[in-house]
Amino acid sequence: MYALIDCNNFFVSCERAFNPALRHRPVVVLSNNDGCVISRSNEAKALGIKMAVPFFQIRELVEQHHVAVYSTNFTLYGDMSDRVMKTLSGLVPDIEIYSVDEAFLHLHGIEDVASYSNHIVRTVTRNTGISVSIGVAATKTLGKIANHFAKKYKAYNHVCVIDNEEKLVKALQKTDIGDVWGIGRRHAKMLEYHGVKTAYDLTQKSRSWIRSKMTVIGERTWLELRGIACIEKDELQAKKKQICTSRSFGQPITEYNTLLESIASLAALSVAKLRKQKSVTKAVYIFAHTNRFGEEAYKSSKVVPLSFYTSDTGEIVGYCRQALDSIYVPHLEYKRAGVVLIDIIPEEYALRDFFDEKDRDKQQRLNRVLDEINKKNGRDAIKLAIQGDGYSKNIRQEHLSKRYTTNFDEIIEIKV
DNA sequence: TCTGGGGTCCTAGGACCC
DNA sequence: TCTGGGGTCCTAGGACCC
Repeated sequence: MYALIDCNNFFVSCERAFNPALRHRPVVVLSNNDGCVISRSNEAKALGIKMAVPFFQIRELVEQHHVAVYSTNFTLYGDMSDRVMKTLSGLVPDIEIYSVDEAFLHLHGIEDVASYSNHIVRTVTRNTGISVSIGVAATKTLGKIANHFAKKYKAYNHVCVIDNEEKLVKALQKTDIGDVWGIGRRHAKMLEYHGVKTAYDLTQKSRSWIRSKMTVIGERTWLELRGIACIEKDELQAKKKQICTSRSFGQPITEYNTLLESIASLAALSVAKLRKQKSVTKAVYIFAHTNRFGEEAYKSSKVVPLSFYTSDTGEIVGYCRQALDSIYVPHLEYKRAGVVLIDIIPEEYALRDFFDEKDRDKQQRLNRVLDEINKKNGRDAIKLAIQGDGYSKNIRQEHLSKRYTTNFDEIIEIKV
């Protein structure tokens, strides 16, 4: 049996954990630049605030109903996520972290799955202040469906187990096709056109029909819904094959130097992620776009092949600078930029190149020290001079909460 | 005035090779 | 009359996830 455990309205729950006054109030958390809504409390959902809606479109509603608004605070959410995952690891040995707020648990050998799931829910909530829901079933896709029910119906009390044929059929019949994990908007529309309205309808179609309409990916979903597990463990846990860091700017960038500082900072973040997963790269892709909603949207990008595999910040930033020089157009208002590392392999596969004259060991030691200092003292404690102020002054964050759990100056104060 | 960010996989089609 | 065929690699675009 697989369990999918998932934090309820995760980012909002993180804000609430440190600010009890937010309980029972509508709360939303915004994306980078305070652009779109990315997390909503149940009260905010009840007001009709949709996921991913641009903030400026709901401004009136927010004022009218005194909705509490927060800018995204990834330092806080990342740390809270770690706490939840650590608690889970202590309860179930076999866990796959799927996203910042979700994990699959393998429940083999556990006799009373339902009561153990209840125990997990209580423990996580007590240890972290974050409430969670669990769905248990024969496959991961069915676990997702069970989790849906656990959240949707209060009577389940955060835990839903699908463990017999009767429950399975009922659950499939009650699940809209668009709510199935792996079926997006386009496929849902196509399937509805062909009379497939629920998850149950999908399981009644032939395997070859699904294959021809939705490729092997759809076929896999079909199998999973019929109780045949085929989403492997490695698939969810593998090292990243691409690492991307990109940002939209609240304040567009025109100056070359400002854009260079931003690109250098985005590159430094990407390379830090690369080192964290113990990999190296041999190609970098950079891009800079103007406003995609404007009339004359302009996109430029460049792939830069590197001479040797590396994970050195300075070296990669140097290549990015060259690439930027060749694509930068004066007077344009750049609204979004990013640095993507492509052609990534684990560092142990990168053989020493005979023609490579750099002292890679020394470089590696230097980067390791850099990472340690930044881990302890905050992301930009040490950075390259070329990064300057980065993109920080071009980003809007008007509703930022404190980094309660990771920064001593911002720790919560209790007055007695 | 305002419109997120970070990933994965699959397929089709072009370039190129023998 | 009759203009091969198969393989590989790369890229762009589509679809999906949270």
